[in-house]
Amino acid sequence: MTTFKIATFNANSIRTRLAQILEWLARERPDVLCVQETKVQDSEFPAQPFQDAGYSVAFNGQKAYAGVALISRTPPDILAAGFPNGDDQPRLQRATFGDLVVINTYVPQGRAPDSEHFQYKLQWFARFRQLLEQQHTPEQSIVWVGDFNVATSDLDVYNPTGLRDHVDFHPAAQAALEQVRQWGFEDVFRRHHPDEPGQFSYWDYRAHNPVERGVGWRIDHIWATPNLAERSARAWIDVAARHAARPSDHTFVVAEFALSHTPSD
DNA sequence: ATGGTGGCACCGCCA
Repeated sequence: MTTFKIATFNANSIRTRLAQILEWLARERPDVLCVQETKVQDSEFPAQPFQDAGYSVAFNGQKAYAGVALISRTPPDILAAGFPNGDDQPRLQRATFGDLVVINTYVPQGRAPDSEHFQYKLQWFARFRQLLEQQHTPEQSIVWVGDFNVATSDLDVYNPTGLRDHVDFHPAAQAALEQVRQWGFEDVFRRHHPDEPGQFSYWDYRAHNPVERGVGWRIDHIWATPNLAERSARAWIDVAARHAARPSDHTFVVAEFALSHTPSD
């Protein structure tokens, strides 16, 4: 038996957060780190520092907004970016390591419930479920991580009543994500922390001392298919990692799985 | 707080 360790982090600019990420990688040595909101086009992605740290990195980005990166101790056997029918923004990566599938997503935020962007978000989840139906099965060992831009229960936001109409807590967004969950995923963090409130991965920049005041959200997730979720050993949110010189508005979410073998062996 | 901050673009947009 060996441990497979995976983490997710919305960097809000991978160039601004580069030192923080490298420091975290050196300390935690995960097998895979999935990053969202890299905010850099591929030609300017800082790949060398990750390679120098002993990691392989696959990136799909653009100027200014969105963008995803998948950092791993061994290169994936298979890499796929985006939906089969094409994407207008880089938000999705799938990587295969042996029989293990890692999916990294930066789900559209949605801006406002009455906007076309919110409809795009709901559609995004529907397209993602379609992709799963067409190219995967729940019997596979799949770990799906990233910024889902949805808090799934009242425990996952600081003010469930006041935030009901927010695009990241809206019933329609929760229902759209629920459709994906029902395909065959379990929330690995919740499996290990049932009914535990105040476990947040994101805090609004615009609030004052939001971490100290508990004004947060849990929208960054690690979900897994059943046979993988059963083998999860622990999961946690590294709140302390946010206390850096230039913190992102998100922090690292981490999980460990006990597997018979991992690609990093 | 019908406000607040931060990152990147370009002369606002996105979160």
